[in-house]
Amino acid sequence: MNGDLDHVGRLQAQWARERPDLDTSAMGIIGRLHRLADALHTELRPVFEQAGLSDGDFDVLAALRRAGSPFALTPGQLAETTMITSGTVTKRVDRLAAAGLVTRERVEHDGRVRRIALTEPGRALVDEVVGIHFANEERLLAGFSDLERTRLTHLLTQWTTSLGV
Amino acid sequence: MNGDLDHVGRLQAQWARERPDLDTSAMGIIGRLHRLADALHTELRPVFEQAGLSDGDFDVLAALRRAGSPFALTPGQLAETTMITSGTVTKRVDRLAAAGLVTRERVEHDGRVRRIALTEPGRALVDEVVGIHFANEERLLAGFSDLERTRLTHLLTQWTTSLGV
DNA sequence: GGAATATATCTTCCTCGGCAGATATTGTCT
DNA sequence: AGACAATATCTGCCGAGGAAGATATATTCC
Repeated sequence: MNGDLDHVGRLQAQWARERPDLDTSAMGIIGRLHRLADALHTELRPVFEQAGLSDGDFDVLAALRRAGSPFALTPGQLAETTMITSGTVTKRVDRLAAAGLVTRERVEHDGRVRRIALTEPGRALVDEVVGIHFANEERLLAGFSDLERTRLTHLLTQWTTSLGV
Repeated sequence: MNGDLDHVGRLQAQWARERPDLDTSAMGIIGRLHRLADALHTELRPVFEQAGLSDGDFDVLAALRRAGSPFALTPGQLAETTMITSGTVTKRVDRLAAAGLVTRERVEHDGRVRRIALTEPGRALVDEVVGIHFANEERLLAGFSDLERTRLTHLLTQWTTSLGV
């Protein structure tokens, strides 16, 4: 029994038995969304590991690459666009600089600010990895038709917008 | 410009400018799903913190509660149902036992096995918190109509099933 | 019964990320 | 110019979780 349910479906059935007074329907969406995030993360991470990067470090490289030539941002800008704290920026940049993928320089007109810039090997690496990464994402969506993808994109965008993220 | 786009929409626009050779459409789904997971986590966590629990610790209490009377599982079962490693189980149970919410006992017929059981205060706490938690989840879905919720549930279930999670 | 193997849990070590405060620099106001 | 506030980044500490190995117990095979 319950063999035709996915994991979240089984959780809902258990809660329905133990707490029939509660409405578990939201879990059907939010629980599955979290499991998908975990599963997708597990599927996506190996591409970064193959390149010797953590996914957090890739985020920083990607932010610099997306910014366009000359591929440089301040730690504050990196913290904002990647939604991490300044302390985490420092540590990620430490690792990337040690690997020779970025440089950290002072800027002349404001001594408080640093300029984190992709090195040429860093730019080459992120350009290579991002291609593999996007193809990998495409693979994980292969089960959906174009119409289903459109509907899913619309529903998720509606949700991010309503939550303001 | 780009003021009418959400965060992921801006990322896609940046990538389209920098790497027009790549197909970024998958990011429209996977990127938003990850941002939603983060945002939902942020919204859900305070309920657990209010009860003095981390969300990880709540997972363990919830697994015990869902199991039904007498609300007891082995560390191995907890690791399996909550999808964490055995080392993480040990630490979470350590914390919960120190808080008096669970007990950790030997079982008579197999000396390798332990039996993690909710105490009565533990059962009372999880029963209270789970009600608040489900209502909180419901709140985060308030922007969707019943039809949209049904469609979203179906699409996510299709996806979890195809990924085997 | 004893050795080898299997099982279940715990321990140790490591990385990662966040938070709070420290430091350095710039801007403002008098 | 000097004092004070604002800004930008870095440092030190902490907790969470994973991986790999250690420990304890049980089972199997001879």
